[in-house]
Amino acid sequence: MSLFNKMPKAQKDRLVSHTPLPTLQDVADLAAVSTATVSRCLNNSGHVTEKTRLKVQQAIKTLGYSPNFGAQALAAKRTNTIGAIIPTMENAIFARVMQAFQETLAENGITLIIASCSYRPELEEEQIRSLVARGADALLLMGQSRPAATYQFLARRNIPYVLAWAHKKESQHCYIGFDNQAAAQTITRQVLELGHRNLGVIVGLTRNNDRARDRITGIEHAIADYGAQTAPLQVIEAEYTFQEGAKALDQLLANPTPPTAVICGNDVLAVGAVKRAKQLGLAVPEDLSITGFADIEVSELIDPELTTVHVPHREMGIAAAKSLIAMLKTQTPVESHLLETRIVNRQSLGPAKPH
Amino acid sequence: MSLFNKMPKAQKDRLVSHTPLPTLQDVADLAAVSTATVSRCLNNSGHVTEKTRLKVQQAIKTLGYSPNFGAQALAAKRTNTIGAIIPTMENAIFARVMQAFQETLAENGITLIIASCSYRPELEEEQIRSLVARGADALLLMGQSRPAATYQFLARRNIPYVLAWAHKKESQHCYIGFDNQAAAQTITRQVLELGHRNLGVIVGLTRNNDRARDRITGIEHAIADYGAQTAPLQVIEAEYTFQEGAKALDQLLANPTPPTAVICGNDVLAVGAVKRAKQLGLAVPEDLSITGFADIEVSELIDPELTTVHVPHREMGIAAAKSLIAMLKTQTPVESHLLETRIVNRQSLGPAKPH
DNA sequence: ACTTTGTATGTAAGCGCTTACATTTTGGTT
DNA sequence: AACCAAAATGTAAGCGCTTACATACAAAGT
Repeated sequence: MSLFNKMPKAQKDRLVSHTPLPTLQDVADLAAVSTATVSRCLNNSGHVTEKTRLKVQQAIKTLGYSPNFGAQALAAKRTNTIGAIIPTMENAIFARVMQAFQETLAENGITLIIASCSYRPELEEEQIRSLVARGADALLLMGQSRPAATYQFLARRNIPYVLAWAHKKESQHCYIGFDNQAAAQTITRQVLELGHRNLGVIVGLTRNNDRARDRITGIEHAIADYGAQTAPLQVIEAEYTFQEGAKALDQLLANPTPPTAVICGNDVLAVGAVKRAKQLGLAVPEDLSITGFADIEVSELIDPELTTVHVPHREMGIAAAKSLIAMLKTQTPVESHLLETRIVNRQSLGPAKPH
Repeated sequence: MSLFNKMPKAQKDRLVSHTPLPTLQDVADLAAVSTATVSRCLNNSGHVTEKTRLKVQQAIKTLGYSPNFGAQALAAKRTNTIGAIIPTMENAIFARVMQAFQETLAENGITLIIASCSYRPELEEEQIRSLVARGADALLLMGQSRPAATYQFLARRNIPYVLAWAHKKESQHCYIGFDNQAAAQTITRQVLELGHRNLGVIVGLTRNNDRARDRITGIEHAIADYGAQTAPLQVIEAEYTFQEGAKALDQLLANPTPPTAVICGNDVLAVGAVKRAKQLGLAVPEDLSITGFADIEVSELIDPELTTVHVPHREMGIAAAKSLIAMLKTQTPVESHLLETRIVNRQSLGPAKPH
């Protein structure tokens, strides 16, 4: 056995039934060049004649060679892998942005690893470490609020990252997103302009979600500007599921003076609320107006169709990918991107009933 | 410079401003043990005293050490990474199965990489190679139909895989899924039993999708058994989007003797069709019955709620993960799993109108 | 005290790449 | 033909781990 172990690799190969995969060395041998040259061909790092390149390509094809990922990562200190951590995969909120993100990365030869954290900060922290440990060269994260230690960790490892789905001016971070507060403020103003004076709010759990907090702020600002709200503003926090949206509406309606319009921090909650309103025999928007946020596909499928804030999902995914790629290439920070949102007027928002 | 390069690493470190990450060796030094011992602690491979383990853990913590992925992969010849290729991420069809799949893998310390292929076989082929090149230890694929060369490729590299979302008896492959044909046959029989004698079918593009083909077969068998269909069966193939489902319904209704019930091969298509039917002023199910397949979340949100075939998303994801983990551990194939589907009777299917 | 046996730890050889530097080749110029 | 810079190619030293095997050590049996 120890004799066997001292044999040169090629000799061993002949003795073992299972054919091992070809290595760079095998390709180099077959093409009669050095491993360095093969490596240069593989990575397009220049300084290779056309003739040599062809020889090498031929050898690669003949052997069915493909590089060993671990070896490549170890030697080159990069994996061409980017990680993304999204709050949830269960509903479609982040599906479009991720699809676009992945497509753009793929065009640049980069693989995406997606992890989800169920809106739980400690799980996100864990996922960040896990993705970095797995060799992610860079990260896409949602929103900004996380412990300073996390950002230090990334800085220490020199891992570029981009924060999507939000935007802050004059921040040290690179944001590729939109202004949650302004968008919420705009749609709220529109609701107020339609005569509603008693609003209800359903948002995600703010403890774990800075976007949700920003949206509440926007709503409050709009109300303050307009000097309108007649009763104390009721804000219900709910997990991002249809069921929770429905339950939250029940709570809102339990009030002696129930709202005539409900602003939801998210389409999933809004769709759940619309569904529930109909079950309760309320006409939307005649008896109750409901608005959403995100403009995911289902908003257009329900009846009535949802009036909501459109966010540029694909644009955001593409911009995030490009920024990350640029940061990886230049090793320098990149400017934030503020994307525009707009209100999509469909059917779930209507004028307040005159008394 | 060449002198510099000949220096031992530790000496270099003192000269360079940027602190490099700690390595296994650093941990070993600090804990005053060998690298082998540290490695054994890291991998729980036994033969380490509690005392030593604690020393090592302390050192790891002090240094903030985390293993280098590439090095680990290279030395151990595994990455603890499993790849999955799903047809699409844009709608929620595969979201739940993937979520459950990922959770189960994570519990076992395995990372998931998801790629999507937009229902295009050549892209799937490419993604398979890419995931394997990236070091995936095993793969999750949807359905079975792909070139023999692809299966040979996986066999050659000794990559275990599991086929989900389908099931075939006496196959060489490991299936973790359900019987598409039987399920389609069952729901079709139910439609026929409600008196419908002129059915229409909307399914995905069969060229790229064996599940869609199986479902058509099931529908045809049900009709043949029942000896019923009065007109030639119209089958429209459509991409899996809501819009395409709507367009397909238009086509079906353009017929001089339009169907009284439409069986859809997929909830996305069905939801699109329901939406369109309502737009056309048809009452569902009074004027037109529509059924789906998959039971994704949106089926319950639309009005009328969709009668559809429930598939056990989470159960499938969990079973697939467990099977793959078992295959990786034992290095032997694993039995297929046949999961049960059931019909969820909601509102979109009703009795045929008496003439 | 002296084996024996079993368990804990150490030693060191790779794993398959990339890349700095060394060497050779090429193709002008003189 | 001799020379030279520039371009192409080769050489070989790691990258940071895992693991087979060697060794040390402890407990138990004589």
